[in-house]
Amino acid sequence: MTIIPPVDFNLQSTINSHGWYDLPPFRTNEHKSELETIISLSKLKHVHIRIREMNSVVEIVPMNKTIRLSKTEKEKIKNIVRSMLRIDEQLNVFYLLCKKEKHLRWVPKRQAGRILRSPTMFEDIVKMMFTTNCSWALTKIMTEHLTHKLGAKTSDGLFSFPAAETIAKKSEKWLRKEISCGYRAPYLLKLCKDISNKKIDVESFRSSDISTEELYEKLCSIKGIGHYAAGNILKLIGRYDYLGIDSWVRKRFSELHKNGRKVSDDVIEQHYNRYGTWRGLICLMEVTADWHT
DNA sequence: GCGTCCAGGTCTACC
DNA sequence: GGTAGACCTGGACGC
Repeated sequence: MTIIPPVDFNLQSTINSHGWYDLPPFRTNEHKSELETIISLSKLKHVHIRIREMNSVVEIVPMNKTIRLSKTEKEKIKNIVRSMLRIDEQLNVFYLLCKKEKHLRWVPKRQAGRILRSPTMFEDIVKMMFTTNCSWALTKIMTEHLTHKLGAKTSDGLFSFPAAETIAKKSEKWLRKEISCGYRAPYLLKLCKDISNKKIDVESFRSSDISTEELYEKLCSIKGIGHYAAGNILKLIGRYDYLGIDSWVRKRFSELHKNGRKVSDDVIEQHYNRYGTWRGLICLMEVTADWHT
């Protein structure tokens, strides 16, 4: 399976855009030039794939050579990969903005700005919930426990990200103990039950045409998702109006713009306001610039 | 090895 | 509307 990406696409920059590549079922190689994950086509069919870029073409290789995929299933996998890698995202205006700023000229040069997302919105929301109020090490532990204990095992020994319905069947006590997600357990359980009972349809968020403010409010109405998490989930939807400020952004901003002096979130917000609807992505590029060098 | 303290966002009760 | 405290875990630190 292959995808012809636009000329401004770069797989390595997309993989390296943020920490998602480090959370299972994602995994990558040393140079972050290839990405593996599991695409769940149904409750019973999970396909372990490797994504790589060869001669300006994105290749998708199923890792289980014996698996049979219909034409429809192959098309579905290709569409999910397009969505994960943000291949159809138009960044021309963003790149023009970056070219005007001396310190951001590296962004179009490295074809950065496409932020890796999970196969599903649900997976993105749960992982974002797991980044709140803890170290990255704990985020990894929680995600590893969730996939290993509730995900489906593929024939080559990897585990898929579990469906909301699977998690919803577990108790809060079980999630606390087995997933190590602590006080997040009731939030996770409520989200999964609401999805199972069709009270909320998070998968529609990526293609929704409601305003960014409304989408932000919808995200904030999910227990366990606050201003930081909602702002960053919006970036994964392709809306960059919110900064999603966390301790890392505060630290990097003070180092980059204030000689290490701490500033309030209002000061950070005001600084990026001049970038309009691209401000969230500009902020992300600034604070992660050294990851790309 | 053990105990203590701290960092990390979000929620809720209270003013 | 603003604020303080609780939530839970891993890691750093001191003993």
